[in-house]
Amino acid sequence: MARKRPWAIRPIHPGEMLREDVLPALGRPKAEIARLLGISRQTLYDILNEKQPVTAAMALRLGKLCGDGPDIWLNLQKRYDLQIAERELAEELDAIPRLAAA
Amino acid sequence: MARKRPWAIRPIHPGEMLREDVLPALGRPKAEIARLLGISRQTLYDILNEKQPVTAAMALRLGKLCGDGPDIWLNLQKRYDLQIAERELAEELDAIPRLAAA
DNA sequence: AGCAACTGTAAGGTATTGGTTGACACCCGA
DNA sequence: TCGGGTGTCAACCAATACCTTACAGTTGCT
Repeated sequence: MARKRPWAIRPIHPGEMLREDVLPALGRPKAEIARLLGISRQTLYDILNEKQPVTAAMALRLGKLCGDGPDIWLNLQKRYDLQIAERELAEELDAIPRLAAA
Repeated sequence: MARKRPWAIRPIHPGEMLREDVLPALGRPKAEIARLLGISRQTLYDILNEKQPVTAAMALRLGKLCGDGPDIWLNLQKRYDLQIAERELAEELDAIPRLAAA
């Protein structure tokens, strides 16, 4: 079972993509990136270390800087949040019944 | 311009959909709905009044109860957040340049 | 050598907010 | 008359997104 989402083997934090693929491709120092994004250097590092999520605002910044839209970043975060939440709500979730329309 | 997202005329809060379409279709008292969702009655009302967002956890609960998955709810919320954030970050956003890959 | 800038991490603060409980006033059906 | 639904308010709590400041270490330039 658990074959609902084939890509859902492991939750992927946006920070991973940023750290592994995007930033190397841009080839600029991280300090400059933070400056350009208009955020603190600390915040950037927190995202890179997957300690902080990519908010809507952050997705807009990233999307602007990288040229791709904000959607990729926010979708990635959404999936990540879902999988995490699904884990720690498991018991509470199957206590919820499925209501049919009247 | 501003013709990137044709559906983006007006941000739609998930609470609107819940209040206008889904709950009426289910035809159960809201107090019961809250109980079934495992959340406080207050929280449900806040969502219905669009004062509180639909979290990942909340999307899972709603998705379970309504039978549709959590994605619809979270996508709706994502779009909403994006449009709101886009508004109040406007100036700050076009200060961000578009970086080309190295 | 010495300055400037980048790296990575940590500590601490602030403001927001998702969610709760408790209470109120009102209406309706058994 | 009692139980339960409705809608809203106030107060609180825990979490957290973001910030500033600071530290020690490397690299590069002049």
